[in-house]
Amino acid sequence: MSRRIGIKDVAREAGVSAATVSLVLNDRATTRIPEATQDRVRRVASDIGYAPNTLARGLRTRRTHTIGFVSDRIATTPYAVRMIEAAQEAAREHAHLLFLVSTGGDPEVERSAIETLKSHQVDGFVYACMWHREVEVPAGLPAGSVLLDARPARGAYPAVVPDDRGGAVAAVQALVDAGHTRIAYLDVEEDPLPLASGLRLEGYLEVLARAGITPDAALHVRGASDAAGGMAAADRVLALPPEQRPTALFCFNDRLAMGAYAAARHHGLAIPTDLSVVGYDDQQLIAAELDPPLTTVALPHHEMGRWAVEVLLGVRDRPGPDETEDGVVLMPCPLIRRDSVGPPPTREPGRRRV
Amino acid sequence: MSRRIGIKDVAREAGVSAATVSLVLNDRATTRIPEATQDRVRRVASDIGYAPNTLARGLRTRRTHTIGFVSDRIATTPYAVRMIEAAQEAAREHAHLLFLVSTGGDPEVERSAIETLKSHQVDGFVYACMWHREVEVPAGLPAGSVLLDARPARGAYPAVVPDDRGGAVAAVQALVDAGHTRIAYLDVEEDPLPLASGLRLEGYLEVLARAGITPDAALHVRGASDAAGGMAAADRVLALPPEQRPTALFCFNDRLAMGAYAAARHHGLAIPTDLSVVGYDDQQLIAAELDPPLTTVALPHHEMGRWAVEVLLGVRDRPGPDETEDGVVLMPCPLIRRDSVGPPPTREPGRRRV
DNA sequence: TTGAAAGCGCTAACAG
DNA sequence: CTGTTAGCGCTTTCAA
Repeated sequence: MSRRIGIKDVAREAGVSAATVSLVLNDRATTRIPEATQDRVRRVASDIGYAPNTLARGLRTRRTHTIGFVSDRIATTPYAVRMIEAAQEAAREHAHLLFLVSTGGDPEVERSAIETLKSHQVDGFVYACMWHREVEVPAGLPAGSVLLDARPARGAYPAVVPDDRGGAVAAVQALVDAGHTRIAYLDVEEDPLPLASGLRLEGYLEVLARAGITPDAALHVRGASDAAGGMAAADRVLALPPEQRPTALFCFNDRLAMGAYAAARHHGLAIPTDLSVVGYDDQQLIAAELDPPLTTVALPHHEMGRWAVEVLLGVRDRPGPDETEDGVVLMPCPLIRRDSVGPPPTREPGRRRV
Repeated sequence: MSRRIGIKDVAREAGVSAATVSLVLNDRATTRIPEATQDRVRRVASDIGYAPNTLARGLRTRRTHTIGFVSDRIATTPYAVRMIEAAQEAAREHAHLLFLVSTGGDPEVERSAIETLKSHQVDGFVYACMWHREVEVPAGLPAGSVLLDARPARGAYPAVVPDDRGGAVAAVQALVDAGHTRIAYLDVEEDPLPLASGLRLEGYLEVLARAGITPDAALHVRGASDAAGGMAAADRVLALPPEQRPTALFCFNDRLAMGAYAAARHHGLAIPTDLSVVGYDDQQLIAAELDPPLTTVALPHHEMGRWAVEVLLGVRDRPGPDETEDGVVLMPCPLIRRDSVGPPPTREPGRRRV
């Protein structure tokens, strides 16, 4: 194709200098340029189909209007990807573009990705994890980078993570408010334990304490992080003697809750009449499709993704001290009320076939 | 910070000219430069921490090693995001970076995103949909852009879509091979109907025809694209008189299949003993968690994502005529065999409580 | 074999 | 108010 048309083509055509064109096109008419000239320049520009070359501009201004978004994975947990969508959306609103890189968790890939991104002169970095983790920030990551769904093991970086403790509090409180006193925590069993596991346990215990309920160790069980694990774990607490058996289950995630539904069925327990259940994650595919629809806690992926780039771009105030903990901001996890929570049964639920 | 160190810093330090440094660092030692010099240049470069500026290089060479990936959404259907992951991976393997933009389907956003990407001088575009569609290619999209999970309404573009017809053939054939003759198609009901709906119907009918089975219109039912819709639709065919009732269900997707499982339960039918079921999409969260695990057809998201960027980068041969249809390549959808398919019951399944 | 010089397209001082 | 002059950091003829 022929030579691309540039700023000086516009200049020649409009009978002004390139500098003037630049000023006009960037609304940088500090030193008043006559409206007439401005209009002419703009019209010519659009007439001859001028399109700016961001590369050249970036070379000169040292700002490229690009952001490097590097994350461990992108497709592992289905809805975490909303962080990316939200980040991109926020970037777009501020006229920035997102370079997306997923490293598969490989430190070498990560290192080289960061170098590559730097050589592309990105204006900043978002370093994201697909689930709440503590991370050793890679050496090459510039100061000022923001951490998303991750808290730095060392060093001070703006960071945002879900308020897992708070989410658990909301969930368990809902159960207590409904009248439950025997509430089990179907925790996850993994090595290492995800941060969220302990945080949600804290929230669970906090609510019990506040409600004057003595925690029963038998009601804190663990299972593999899938429906089968949830079924097995639920089975264990549901098999306890009647006076010890829980009337409500707080599950580490929706998949465990899905298994708990199956276990309840096997035990002839109806939800929420005989047993209340609340999950975590608000995975549409599960939570909304279960019968009855599952009350659960949502992870604020969207909000966190947006937060990260807004902080990076400096268009959002850094957190006040009240909303942070160790300098990382805790994004609230809202309780999504559906139909799996009810008052505890007034009498021992009868066994029945379904 | 101080001035960035550039190619001429290396040159000065190594006692050569910038041109020489450029040659060496790009392995463009066409005109033999002594090994000694080369080594010195390279050592100095790494010693003083030289990092190339891709912007400047791109300005000069007109190749930026970037790709614009524009898609309608990114987070709608959970596993479609694998296309992005695969695309990014392929890009990385060829030293390219991906600009990710999701437009929310808004044509105006789309147009402006394409312009922005162009002004960033991307080397090419991938235009992606999150589910198999026919699209009106936006005017600004340069020739040579490749379509992903989309076929162009007009114009010739490299494009890749899943082979929905073929996937359905595999699914229904598995049912026929197991001995079924009364096979229902739980189709989706949506306006407009997704391309996949018709394509899978074709596959379904093709297998029946090949097997000498006369299609029964009563066995082609539609439901909303969720578990409830699947349950209702399955309910309708399962309520047919015994001699007309299907012994196997081919479901438009896994969510419908999930509902079919529930309907089967209500009808006292065990899977796969009394009823065989196959789904589509292979959504881990559903297919693998169902009891019994669901036999289903996988969408080749990963392969398609990779294909798109490899074709764009010219590192993959364009399709031979055999693998295409109207110039768009059909990526095979593999059947994932799990445990929901068995031989038809030898006698009428008895009603029983579970 | 290497260096000098001329830009890629744009912005930013500084004069006029 | 506007044009001239320098580059941003790199690649690439073209000479030497």
